[in-house]
Amino acid sequence: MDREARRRSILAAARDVFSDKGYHAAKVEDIVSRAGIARGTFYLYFTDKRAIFEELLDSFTVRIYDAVKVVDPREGPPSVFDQLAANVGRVLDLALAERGLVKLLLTHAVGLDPTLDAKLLAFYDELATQIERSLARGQAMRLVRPCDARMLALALLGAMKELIYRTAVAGYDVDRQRLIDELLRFSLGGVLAEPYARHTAVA
Amino acid sequence: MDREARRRSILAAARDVFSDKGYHAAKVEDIVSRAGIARGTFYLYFTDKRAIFEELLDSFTVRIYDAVKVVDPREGPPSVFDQLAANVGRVLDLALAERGLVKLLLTHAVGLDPTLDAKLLAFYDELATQIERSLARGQAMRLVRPCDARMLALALLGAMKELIYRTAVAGYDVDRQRLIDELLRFSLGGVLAEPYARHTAVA
Amino acid sequence: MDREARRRSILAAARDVFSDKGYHAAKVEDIVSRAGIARGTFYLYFTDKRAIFEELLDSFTVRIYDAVKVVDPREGPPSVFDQLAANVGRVLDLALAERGLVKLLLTHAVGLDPTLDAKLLAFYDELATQIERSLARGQAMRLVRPCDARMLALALLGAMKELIYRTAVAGYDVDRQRLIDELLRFSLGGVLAEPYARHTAVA
Amino acid sequence: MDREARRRSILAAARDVFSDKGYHAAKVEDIVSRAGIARGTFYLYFTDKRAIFEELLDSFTVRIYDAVKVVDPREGPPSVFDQLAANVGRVLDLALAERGLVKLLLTHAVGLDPTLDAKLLAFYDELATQIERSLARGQAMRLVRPCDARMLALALLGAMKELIYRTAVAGYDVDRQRLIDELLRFSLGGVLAEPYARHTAVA
DNA sequence: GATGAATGAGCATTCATTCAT
DNA sequence: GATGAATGAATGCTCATTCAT
Repeated sequence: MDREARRRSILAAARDVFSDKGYHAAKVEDIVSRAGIARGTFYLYFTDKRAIFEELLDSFTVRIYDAVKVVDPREGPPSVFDQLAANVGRVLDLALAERGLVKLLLTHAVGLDPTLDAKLLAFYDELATQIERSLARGQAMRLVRPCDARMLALALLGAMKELIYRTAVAGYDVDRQRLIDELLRFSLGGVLAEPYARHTAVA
Repeated sequence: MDREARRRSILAAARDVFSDKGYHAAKVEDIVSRAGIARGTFYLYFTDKRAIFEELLDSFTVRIYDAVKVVDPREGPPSVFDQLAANVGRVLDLALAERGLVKLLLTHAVGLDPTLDAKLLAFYDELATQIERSLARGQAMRLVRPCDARMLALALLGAMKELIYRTAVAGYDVDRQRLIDELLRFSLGGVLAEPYARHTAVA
Repeated sequence: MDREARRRSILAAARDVFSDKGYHAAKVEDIVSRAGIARGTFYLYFTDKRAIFEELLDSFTVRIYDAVKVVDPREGPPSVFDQLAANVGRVLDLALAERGLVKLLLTHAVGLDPTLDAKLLAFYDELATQIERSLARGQAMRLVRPCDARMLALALLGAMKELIYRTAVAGYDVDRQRLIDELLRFSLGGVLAEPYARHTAVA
Repeated sequence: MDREARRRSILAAARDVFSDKGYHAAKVEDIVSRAGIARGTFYLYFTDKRAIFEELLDSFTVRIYDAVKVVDPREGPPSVFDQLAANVGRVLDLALAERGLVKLLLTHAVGLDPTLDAKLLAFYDELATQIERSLARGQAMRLVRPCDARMLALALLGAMKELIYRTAVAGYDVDRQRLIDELLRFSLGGVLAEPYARHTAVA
């Protein structure tokens, strides 16, 4: 087994253990025994327990970044709606494929320590900023109504996080396409029925 | 100092310490020294470190439950919109008044262990269910468009959590009224500008 | 058992263990089991293994300093010779009474780490400087021949260290008074027999 | 590079590393990386870390033995004094040429473990015995005054050790010839000025 | 012979909890 | 009830040595 393969297998073992037990309850012993290596071998590949945890997080956040493409608002297929749907779909698919890592990101990495908290905040900030820019571009094109783009970006991010958490981790079982559609329709048009939509919202 | 007062002062000390350092980094020593009591005294009031943490969480979730009133859709002041705004406002005010507890709930309690995770999930489930019921009532009255009420409830919950977290913990500075308005308008009417609202959302 | 007594009993246990096995081979487990306390208790009294070792050394060096009195060269009993003999005697008695600490000082503390080495060097420097000053005073009074007082001070220090080490640690069995006499006669008059004393030394 | 040359280069690397860091702080990794060989190769040349350390010590003590020649008291050049001076000079030159090994011998090898301690003691014993024999021969010829030859041998050995340690390791800067002269004059004639030499010493 | 990846025994330290006073 | 000294289980990490290639 070459160096890279072994490294990956340790990462996989760590992902599973961290995901199952959380950072503190996960012992290095758990990781190495699951990976089928000796204790010392672990430290040939990673400087310490913390480092492998961070690497798992970092590489997962990169994959999430990669799943989110900037929406091109110019007409023509795919439409803006379809591009948004594709983004949501890619992130959702990634989450469903990597439930363990989602658990790490949304549960076990939270509140571990100030440094990691800052890192997570920066990650979500970056995502929120991307959403915010999309909203701002939409506003420039008069597609999006006047609003506090930052705040709505955070709201959209929160909605997405909760749905992904529920779907990928907490056993909320729902049809992929259904989730994408509902999330987008909600994001774009809110919850109100037609006759009241404008009226009440303005109230 | 009578038993109840001492108990409360230990709880307050624990809240501050947990909020500052998180569950694991908070030592019983930190709590008792802040409370000005002896180490052993702590165990006269709480069975263990875990118990006081849970009690802080539990009593805070009760206060949140209390802040959320069932919306009465029958006409007449306050309007539905105002009732919703009042709910959001009360939760937000509570969060701003108890930033330490918000940090516990949204950060330090997350991922601590399976039991606590289940408890948190149940708490959010309950909130989501209340939102879901409101949506369902709205649907029955044709105020709310046809949708997956559960899913939208989760989305709304997530949006609220994120905004509260940012506002109460992560230093996102925003005007209280502004936040309530934007959150409600977004929830009710989404992000799209009028001419596109129905059209695109249906697409 | 009050705090001070327990502290002393731990110090005594540590002294014995360090003396028997040396710093590295001495395990905290050895110390606490000899002291009849729990592992954690050790850390209530000393910050770490290193700290207790240093404290043993420091307090012993203080006792050695105290054993060495400045020699008063003015005539009258006790004579200079007797004062010197008293100094040597006190240091020797201390060494014989605390063979374990002598072993620490002359064996186990040597080469442990740069910080400790510097500390030891400073200790011996101080002793050498005291001897050097005595020699210089003797030179001023024409009692001591012209010489490099620093160098002779180091030579005298080394002679003393070796004899103490042999006597207190390495099983060199010798009469106390004999050792004091021989050491002083050697220090004062060297090894040569009378007729050759001046002649050869000048050669 | 033939076997012997490689062996020597590993020894040289080990000498430097041990001398810099001491036995415990010196890692096999440090030695092999300095020697430019693989970790496993080290064990092809030496059974273990301890063995290479001992070999360094052993070969150095042999060189010291070789530097010390038995003093021939029969008249004729070189005189006894010159022969003694030559001995001291050779040892001193060796020490100055091999400061690293001196550090090993006088610092890092001390207190490592009982076996090594015994070895060092035996080495110094041998040197002391040589000095003792010289003194005894001197006594037989009435050159050396009556004294406990063993004790004075130890004192002389200690003086020499301290001066060599200071000069070769601890940065005590002194002229080679000066040191030899002072040490010999002190050894032969002590510290007292002429008029007091016999008188006081006898007191 | 040379390599260097793998091994795993070994250990200082922390801290929640207990209990004698 | 209050105290705080004592407890001891628990764990991340190091590093000398081995051995398959």
